[in-house]
Amino acid sequence: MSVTLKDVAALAGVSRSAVSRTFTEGASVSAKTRSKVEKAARELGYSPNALASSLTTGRTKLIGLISNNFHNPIFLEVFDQFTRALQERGLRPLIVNLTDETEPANSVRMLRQYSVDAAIVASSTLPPSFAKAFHDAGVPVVHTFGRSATSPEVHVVGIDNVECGRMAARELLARGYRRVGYLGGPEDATSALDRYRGFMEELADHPDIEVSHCFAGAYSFEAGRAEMLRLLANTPSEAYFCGDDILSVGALSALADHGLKPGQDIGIIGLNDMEMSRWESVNLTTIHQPIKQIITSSVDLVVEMLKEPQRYPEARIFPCRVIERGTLRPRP
Amino acid sequence: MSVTLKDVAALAGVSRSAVSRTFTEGASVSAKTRSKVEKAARELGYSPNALASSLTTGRTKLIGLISNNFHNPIFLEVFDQFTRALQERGLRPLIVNLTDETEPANSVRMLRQYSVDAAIVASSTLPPSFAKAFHDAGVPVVHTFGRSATSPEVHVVGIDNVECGRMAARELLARGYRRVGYLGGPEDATSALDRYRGFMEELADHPDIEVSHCFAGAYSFEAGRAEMLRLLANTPSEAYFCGDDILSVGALSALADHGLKPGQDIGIIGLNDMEMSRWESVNLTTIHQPIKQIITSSVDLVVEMLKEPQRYPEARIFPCRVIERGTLRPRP
DNA sequence: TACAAACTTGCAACCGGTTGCAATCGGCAA
DNA sequence: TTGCCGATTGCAACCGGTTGCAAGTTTGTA
Repeated sequence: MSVTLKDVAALAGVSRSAVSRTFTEGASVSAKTRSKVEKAARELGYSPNALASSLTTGRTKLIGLISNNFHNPIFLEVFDQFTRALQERGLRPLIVNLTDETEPANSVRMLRQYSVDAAIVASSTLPPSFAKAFHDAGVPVVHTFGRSATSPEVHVVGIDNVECGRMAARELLARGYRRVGYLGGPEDATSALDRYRGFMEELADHPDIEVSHCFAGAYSFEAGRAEMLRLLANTPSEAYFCGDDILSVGALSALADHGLKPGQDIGIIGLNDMEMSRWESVNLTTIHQPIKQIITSSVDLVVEMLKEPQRYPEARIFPCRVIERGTLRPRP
Repeated sequence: MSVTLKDVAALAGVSRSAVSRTFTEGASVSAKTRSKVEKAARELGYSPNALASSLTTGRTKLIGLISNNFHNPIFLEVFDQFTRALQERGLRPLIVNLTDETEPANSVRMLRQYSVDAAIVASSTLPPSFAKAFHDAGVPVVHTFGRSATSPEVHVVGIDNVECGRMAARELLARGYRRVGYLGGPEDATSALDRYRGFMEELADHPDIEVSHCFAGAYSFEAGRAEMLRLLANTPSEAYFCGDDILSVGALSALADHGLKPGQDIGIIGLNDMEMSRWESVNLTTIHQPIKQIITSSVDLVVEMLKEPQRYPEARIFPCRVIERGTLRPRP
C-alpha cells in the first residue's frame, strides 16, 4: 500500500539508515547518496511517516487545542489565528471540543494517548486547575485566556480580567452614569468572576453610585438577550458592562425590542472587540482584547516549552483599551 | 518518563502480549490476567500509545479536517458539529487551515505524513479536483458542502446549489418582484457559480423579468456590504438573492446606511440559515441548509469508508427550504 | 478418569522509522 | 606509496505496540 523507507532504500541501492538520514535535518549524508535517495523517493512518491518517527524521537509536533467556546463568534478569530500560527511553525492542531465537559481527565488521557507535544487550553471560563491537570500528567500546557495570577501554576497568556472590570467601571463613571450594572457571563466562569470583582472593587470607592449585577447562563447571544430582557422588565440601570461582546450584542437586541437606543437610553460597553462589534449595525463600544498578540505569544510560548519542558511557569498579561463607538454616551 | 507496556507487564508479572491484549477489544485474555494487568496499569497510570499501535494496526483514528471558511460565522456551527460528531465516534480531528491556499498538494502530503485514516474537505468554494487529490493519494475523502454531481469522483455530502439558485429565483418571482439580482460569493467558488446558474436558468423562462448579477470578493460581511453599497450607488434591483447569509448580513448593513428597509424597500433572501439569521435584529429570510444532517451524514460516511475504503463514490444531497422571516415582502 | 476441543499465554517477528557504534571510504600530507 | 583523520555508511538495536503460531492450560463430554 504505502511506500516506506525500505522501498526507497531498495530502489536507491542504499541502506535504510541512509534514507532516514537524508530526510533528517543535520544528519551526515554525502551529496551523492542524497541525490540518489531523493531521486528514488520522488519516483515512488515517498514521504516519511511522522508518527513512526515520533516513536524514537519522542516528538509528534501534535499540539492539543482544547476549547469550549463554540457559541461565541470571537472563537472564529481565535481558532483561525491558532491554527495558522501553529501551522506556520510546523505544528499540528489536534482539536478537543469540550462542549459541556468540565473535567480534564478525559482530554488529558486522550491527548496523552496521541502523544501530543503540548496542549493549549483556550478558554476564559475554565479554572486554572483544568490546565494544571495537563501539567500534572506531564503534558506541557499553556492556558490562553486563562485567569491571570501573580504566581501561576501553569503558563497563562491573556488579559487581567480584574483590571478590565475596573476599566469598564471607570469608563462608565467618566461618562457620568450614576446607576450602573454588570451583566456577566456564567457564574462559574473565571473571567466572569474576575471581571465582576474588578468592576465592584472600583465602584466600592464610589458609594454614591448605585450598582447591580447579574450573570447570564452562557457567553452567547441568547443568554445576553434573555438576561437583558429580564432586566428591562424591572428597573434597569443607566448603563451596563457586559462581560463579553456577544452578550452585548444579545443585550442590544433586547434593547431594540423595547425601542431603546443604545448610547442614548441605555449605555452598553462590551469586552473583546470581535469583528462583529465593528459592524455598522452593531457599533459597539467595547474593551479591546489583543487577540492576535495573545495567540501569537501563546504559540511562541509553546515552542519555547518544546525546547525547555521544565520552563518556569509564567503569566503573560496583555493590556486592553477602550474602543469608542456608539453604545455609550460621550464623555462630558 | 512515560509508562509503557513493558512496565505494566513487569509489574503484573505477565508478558507484554498479555497487556496488549487486555487493552484490545475482543482479544483473548482470562479474567484473572486481565484484572492483574488492570491493577498494574492503574497503579502506574498507564494508557496505551495510540500512535505506536497505529504502526501495526494501520489505523490512527485521526481524521484530517480541511477548511477555508474562517470568516463566515456559519463555520462556528460547522466546526462545532464536526468536532463533536467525530469525537462521539472515537475519531480525532486534525485541522488544516487552508487560508489562501487552493492547491491540495501541501495538505495531502501533510495528512499522509500523519497517516490520517480519512480526510474531510469542508468547503463550498473548492473545486472537486481538490478533494480528488486526496482520493488519488490513497486517502479516503469526503467533500462536505462540495459540488454535487450525478457521477461524483469522490464522496460528496451537501446540497444541490443549482437547485437552491432556482428556488431563490422562484421565491422572488412568487413575491412579485420584477427586477431581481444575484449577489454571489467569489466568482471562483463552485457554490457561487452553481447558485448563479440555477438562478439564471430559472429566470430564463421569464423574459419579462429584469435580471442582474455580481460576485462579491469573499463570503464575508465586508464583501457583502461593499458589493451592496456599490449596487446602491447605481440603480439597484427590487430584490436580491445573496449567495450566503453572511453576504446578506453585509448587504443589510449597506441598506441601513441608505436608510432602506429590507423587505419593504429592497428584498433580500440569503442561504444557510445560520444562527445569527434568527436574531431579531437580523431576521433574515433565507434558504435553510440542513447543516447538522449534512455533517452527521458526512461523518457516518467517513466511518463507512474506514470499513470499506474502496466504497463506490456517492453523492448525498439534502433538500433545502425557504425560511420565512422579515427581509422579503410577503407572497401576495 | 481420559481425551478432545476450546481457551490462554508467551515467544518472536514485525510495523516504519532513528541512532550509537564500528567499519569503511576518500583525501591529503609526508 | 603509506599513514592518518574526518566524513560517510551499514549494522543492529530500539521506540511502543500487535499478532501468528505453537505450547500449555481448562473445560466439557463420554
